[in-house]
Amino acid sequence: MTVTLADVAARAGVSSATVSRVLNGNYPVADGTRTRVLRAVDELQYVVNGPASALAAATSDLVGILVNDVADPFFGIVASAVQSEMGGEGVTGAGQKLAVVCNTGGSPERELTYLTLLRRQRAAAVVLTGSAVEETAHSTALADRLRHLAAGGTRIVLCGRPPLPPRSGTTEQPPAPAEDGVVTLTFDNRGGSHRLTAHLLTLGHRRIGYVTGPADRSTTRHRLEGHRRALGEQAPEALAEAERLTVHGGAYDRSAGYDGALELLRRAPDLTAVLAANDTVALGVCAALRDRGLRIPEDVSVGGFDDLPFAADASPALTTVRLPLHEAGARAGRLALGLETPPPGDVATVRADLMVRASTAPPAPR
Amino acid sequence: MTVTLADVAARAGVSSATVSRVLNGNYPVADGTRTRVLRAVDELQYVVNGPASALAAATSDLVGILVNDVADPFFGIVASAVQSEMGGEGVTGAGQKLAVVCNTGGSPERELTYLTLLRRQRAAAVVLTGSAVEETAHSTALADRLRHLAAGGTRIVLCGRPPLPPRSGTTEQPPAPAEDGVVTLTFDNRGGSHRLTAHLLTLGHRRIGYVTGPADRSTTRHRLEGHRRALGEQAPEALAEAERLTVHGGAYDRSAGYDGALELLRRAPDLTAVLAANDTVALGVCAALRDRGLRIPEDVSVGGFDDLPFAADASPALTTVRLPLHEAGARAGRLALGLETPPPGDVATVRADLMVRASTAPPAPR
DNA sequence: CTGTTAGCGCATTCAG
DNA sequence: CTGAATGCGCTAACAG
Repeated sequence: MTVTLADVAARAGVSSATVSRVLNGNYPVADGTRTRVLRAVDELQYVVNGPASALAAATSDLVGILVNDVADPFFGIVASAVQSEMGGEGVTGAGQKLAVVCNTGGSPERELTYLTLLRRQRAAAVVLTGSAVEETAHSTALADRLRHLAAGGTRIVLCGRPPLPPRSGTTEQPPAPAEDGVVTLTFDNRGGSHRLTAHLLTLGHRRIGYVTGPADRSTTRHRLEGHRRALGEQAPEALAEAERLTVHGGAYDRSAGYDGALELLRRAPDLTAVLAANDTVALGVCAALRDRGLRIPEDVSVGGFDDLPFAADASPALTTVRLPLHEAGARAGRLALGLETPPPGDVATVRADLMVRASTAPPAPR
Repeated sequence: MTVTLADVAARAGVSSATVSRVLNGNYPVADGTRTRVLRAVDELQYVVNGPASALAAATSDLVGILVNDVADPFFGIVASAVQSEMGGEGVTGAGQKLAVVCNTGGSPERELTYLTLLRRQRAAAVVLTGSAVEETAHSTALADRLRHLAAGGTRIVLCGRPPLPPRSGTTEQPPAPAEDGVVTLTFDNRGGSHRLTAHLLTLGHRRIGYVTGPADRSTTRHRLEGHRRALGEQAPEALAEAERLTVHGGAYDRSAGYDGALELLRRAPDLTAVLAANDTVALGVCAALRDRGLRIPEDVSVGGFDDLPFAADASPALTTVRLPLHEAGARAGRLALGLETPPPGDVATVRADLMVRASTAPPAPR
């Protein structure tokens, strides 16, 4: 019914082993034979049986990309960048990886589930993107599972989240990096956030509201830490009331920003700036401010994070911190394919640059 | 090294067939045996070898979801809805499908490539979402490949695109539906667009600009057709200059709307309304109008399409046509799993409802 | 209800 | 450079 290697072999007048060799291209085959085989493949419309070859070779061409939210452009950009590196070899060719995105919805359970599903498929690699859930039980479970996968030959790349915690159970010196083949590309969230807050402080702002991302997420924590550190360094007096000026948004979405800004306004009607966990949240903040009759940046300055495409388009254009999402995703893809040598220590930090635009300005004179 | 079915069988003191049966749960097994096996599975941390089982069973648990643009929320919503239906059976269980999204970037070639990759994996199902590229060579190639897949046991669902063209080569009567097991959920783009334009005409608008989506896409064409039909029915005089008032946007993105609106204003400074191919484009239109000093809806009314979450949040809230994206995606998922019986004729049309909001109003009196 | 027996389609030794 | 033979890990008859 379905055409197999043997069919192609018969048609080309060679053995199936030879067909396999030309298809995988990792073995010398005479030119004449090769073309004959290729022609047969074409005429028969032969398509490799993935499972069979995965079984025999003990490795598949599946590459999983785990994202927290497919509907969020942040992940869309990273995912498509990862995929962009998987093109190779043309359609017929082997080596064609099937890059595939798995939507965890930010749920630790689904993250784990996908990981076993991918393990079951003997995935060639898996790339985990975006912030990690910081809950001890989950993170050790996750680390365990990832190390299992890595041990089974699956390449693991973390993109946009912190490195795995050191192996559980061992009481070694903490500075020893994982050393387990898991490569990490982590964003400089603390640094970027620090620079953004410093920018506001330099403009003269002292009462700066902050709407965080969801709790228990590494990114949420790091960005807040960077903010607080800048405050501590440049305006210790502002740090004192930082807690009161911080609202915990429940998600990285617009309504978190909208509601958060209203709450901030309630707590401190005299604030002169609001920083948000990311650009989407920032847009919600802007909407709330406008609904309250406040002008941006004349009355209140606003800052975001990520620099998604719409940030520059917003009105006013949003001051934010740029994360080179596409670049990082592409690099993660190459790392996943083993096309690029891992950074020393298997951890690299990706820069986060301040982008000053129209949504921030000096506070209005009182 | 890696633990296999046989290892589990040995440990549980049964045959490997029995282990297979409890794992797949589709065969009677004594309760005592079952628990013994399950315990062994657990102790050994056994994970099924997907490729091996796919090879033996001639079908895998992979479900592919093809989307035109992962970074676009339209697809994110549909994709996550499809995935939401794949939960089943708990983590250990078999039957767990690996739903996986493939980003074609709107490229016909990548679409075809993914299809062969999925065929190679013997995917259980594939769901193609969003508008189809309307180019004869490609659509027949696509239809061919899909029918191959279907013949090979892969379930095919089209969601948000028109049904496949009738089988090439046969000169049968056109009304005969495909009858090849490909199920289609098509959106009522023409009808929705018709209702939106009718709404504007009823308000009194006569000079209505239109910014289309990318050329060669089914969705682009259908929406434009609905618009023109409404014009023809209710305002034949307006239809006459419809061509001049139509700008072809190059993509479903914001800048297409921005540039398109500027071009429209150049051609017809006196237009009173602008319709866009979708909400994202509409937002670009709004930005351009505002930059030109025009108020919405006092000076110009604006309408979108899709009703993505941000449409209701925009200011002013966008009048648009609501597509039940989540509902349609979930249904596509169930259809892909064979959990729901296909509609008669294997084609169902999904409704598109007009959502009147603040961005449309009667034209200003002259 | 459970064990035995064959392959599934391909990648690899190992010989030629 | 090429062919023949073996087995990857599992499922599906087929017996018991």
